[in-house]
Amino acid sequence: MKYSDKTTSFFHDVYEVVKLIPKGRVTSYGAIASFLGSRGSSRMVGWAMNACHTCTDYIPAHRVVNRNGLLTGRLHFETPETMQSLLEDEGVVVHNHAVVDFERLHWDPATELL
DNA sequence: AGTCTGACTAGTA
DNA sequence: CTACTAGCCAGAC
Repeated sequence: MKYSDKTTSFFHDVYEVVKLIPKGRVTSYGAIASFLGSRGSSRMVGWAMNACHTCTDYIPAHRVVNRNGLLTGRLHFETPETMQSLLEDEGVVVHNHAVVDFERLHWDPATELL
């Protein structure tokens, strides 16, 4: 990984956290951003996901949704249905591009990663 | 080097 | 309840 630069450490941390998301669970951009210390940096989490395509490591970006549980990032996958398919394959029920029982499946790193 | 944009969120009207 | 605004920070032009 070429993210040794301190300026890109945020991206690296995002990848680390996303890779730690348990199967069948989901989290939000804001939760990750908040866990990394910057609540308002939620956009950077999504930006990191956009850059995950260039990263050699596999990033389960499908487990990261917005605060409403909506699969906003689905259009950035290879196909718009990839994200939902991956989630459903892990046991997450997705309906109308949104995670069902999002609050129950939500995985907050600041709370559950301890 | 300045400006715009973006897979977001919280606050205010 | 919905709509709009501001803040956030790195990358692309």
